Amino acid sequence: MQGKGDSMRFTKMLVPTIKEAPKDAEVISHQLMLRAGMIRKVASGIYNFLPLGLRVIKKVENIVREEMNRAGAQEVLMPMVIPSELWQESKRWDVYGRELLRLKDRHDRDFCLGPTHEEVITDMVRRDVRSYRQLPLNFYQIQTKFRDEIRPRFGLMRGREFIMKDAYSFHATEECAEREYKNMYETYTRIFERCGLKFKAVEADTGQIGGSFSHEFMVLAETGEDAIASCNKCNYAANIEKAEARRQVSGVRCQVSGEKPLTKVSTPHMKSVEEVSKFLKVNPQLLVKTLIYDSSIGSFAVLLRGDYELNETKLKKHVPEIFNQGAVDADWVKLADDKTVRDITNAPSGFAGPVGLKCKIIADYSIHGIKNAVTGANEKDAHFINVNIDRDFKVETFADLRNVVSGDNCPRCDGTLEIMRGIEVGHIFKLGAKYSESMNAAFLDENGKERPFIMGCYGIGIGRTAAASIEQNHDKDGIIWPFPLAPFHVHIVPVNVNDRTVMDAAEGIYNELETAGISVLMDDRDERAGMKFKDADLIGVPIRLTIGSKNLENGMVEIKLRKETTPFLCKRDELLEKVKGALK
RNA sequence: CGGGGCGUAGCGCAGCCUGGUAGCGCACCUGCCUUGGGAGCAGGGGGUCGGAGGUUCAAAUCCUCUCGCCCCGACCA
Repeated sequence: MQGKGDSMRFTKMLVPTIKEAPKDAEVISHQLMLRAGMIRKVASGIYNFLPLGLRVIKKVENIVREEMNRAGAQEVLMPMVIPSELWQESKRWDVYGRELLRLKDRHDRDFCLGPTHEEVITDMVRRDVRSYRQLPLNFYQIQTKFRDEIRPRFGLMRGREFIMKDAYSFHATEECAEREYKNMYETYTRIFERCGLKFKAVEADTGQIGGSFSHEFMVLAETGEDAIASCNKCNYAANIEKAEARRQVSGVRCQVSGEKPLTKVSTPHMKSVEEVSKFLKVNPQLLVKTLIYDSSIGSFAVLLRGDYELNETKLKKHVPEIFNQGAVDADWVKLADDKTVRDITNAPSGFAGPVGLKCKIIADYSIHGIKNAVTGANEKDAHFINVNIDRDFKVETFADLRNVVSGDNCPRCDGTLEIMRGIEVGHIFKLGAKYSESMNAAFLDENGKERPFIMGCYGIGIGRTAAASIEQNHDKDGIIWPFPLAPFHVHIVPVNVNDRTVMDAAEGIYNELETAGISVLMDDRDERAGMKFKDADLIGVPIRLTIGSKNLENGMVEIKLRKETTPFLCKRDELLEKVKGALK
């Protein structure tokens, strides 16, 4: 609850509500934030926060701030413009790619806009922290970040400029770092619970930040950009990029015993799995998809059961095995272009197969033990049937390379996975010594020995959390704010501002509530009631009080909760009590 | 980056094909009326038609270039 002086009159506040949302607003949170006068676009992926929008952002920030402080973290503020040297040190200047917006100052020196602050914080800590006695430490900031996204969209959900809480912890030991990871996991759980969100913590890939393991906090919503796999029995849940496929023996491909002779069949213009399986009247499970890939290490082929999808995140990690190289992941993998496909298969795209292929082959476990399969024949308009592993071709290595699908067995228990969608609002990483080593950030341990800091980092998208809340809490008329994020607690609608008794009553209630520390938005506009109701529904303040002359004559005021459909009456004298009760 | 689409008043759009006074709805301003679910009537303001160049007596409209915005993009092996 915010204190006194936090209330507002509609006529004093810029709340430009609109009936029709601009066409480019796709998801509901974007549309409603625009329509409710919370945000306005300045450029692609860059927004102004209007007064109403800022109030919600501040609500989220304060919850995050309170919980981070409670968890023992210290607030700092780092610059948004960062000298390139720091990014050179961590090697990310070259690796991070086009998402990093680079710029030069008047002396022609290189800088970037911070998309994340591992380098800056590591630099800050290495300058002033020397001893294990000063550890552990956890610093956080709430600050604007910039990532030059290829395709900004969905309003605050995927902007280029966005407000983020990012925290970085420093430890003397792995155990200590893991304790803090757990501490942050619990803190994040508290934060999102306080925000009133339905969410799930899932195992995740560490992506460009790097590190040894991580969890994402996902707000469950149909419009979410991420797919997550979740077990219906145990608490296993993971981002689809990371979700492990359990090796399982499937029915169709093992029904056949004995290996039939390899045969070439004509399949004119049949390229896709769907076309080929329909044409040859075989189950797609018996097809082997052969994808030709390029990577930073070299070209190769990937085999996959016909009805599965390749997971490039997993593939990246296994590329070194194909070429018998060290444990370093491939920097990049991508589907080979037509020319490369032709060079390797001697055929146009659509007819690649493992038999007689001039490159190394990695296969998903789903190919293991497959008998009498169908593959491309590396020849235009032809496929092989009755293809068998080892007899007809060799596989360099097997690995888990596919996306899990709904109905897969859980990798941890005998439950079943289901797929749902989520919006990533928080992400925690155990980094280890990745940055402290490359940037030479070290402390002296109790034996006087120099050791790199063990680090963790923890982010929360502030604007995205607000947007996610709208995705979960709205109806056809507008936003339905949960109390903790609501820009105001109470929205007073005097039906007729020209009626003295109505306005006097409204003012009285406004003052009474405000004095009691409840934040109130009073719609004192000289507008028709219908319009004010529409705006109230749109803006979504949890409690609406309607002050009308007829009810007033009977000493009554109407209360309507935004999340309920029907209003009810309350005695004027008991109003404060009732409102306080509803706020709990 | 590749493919597609769109730039005309604050928002949503028509006009463009077939060149000739720049329009409609909402919003905005004034007045009257009205006050429990985006009222009504009357009057009014607001446009470098994204920008530059070209064709033409004449360009929102035709041509060239350019900028911006939006949508889709392994599933083809």
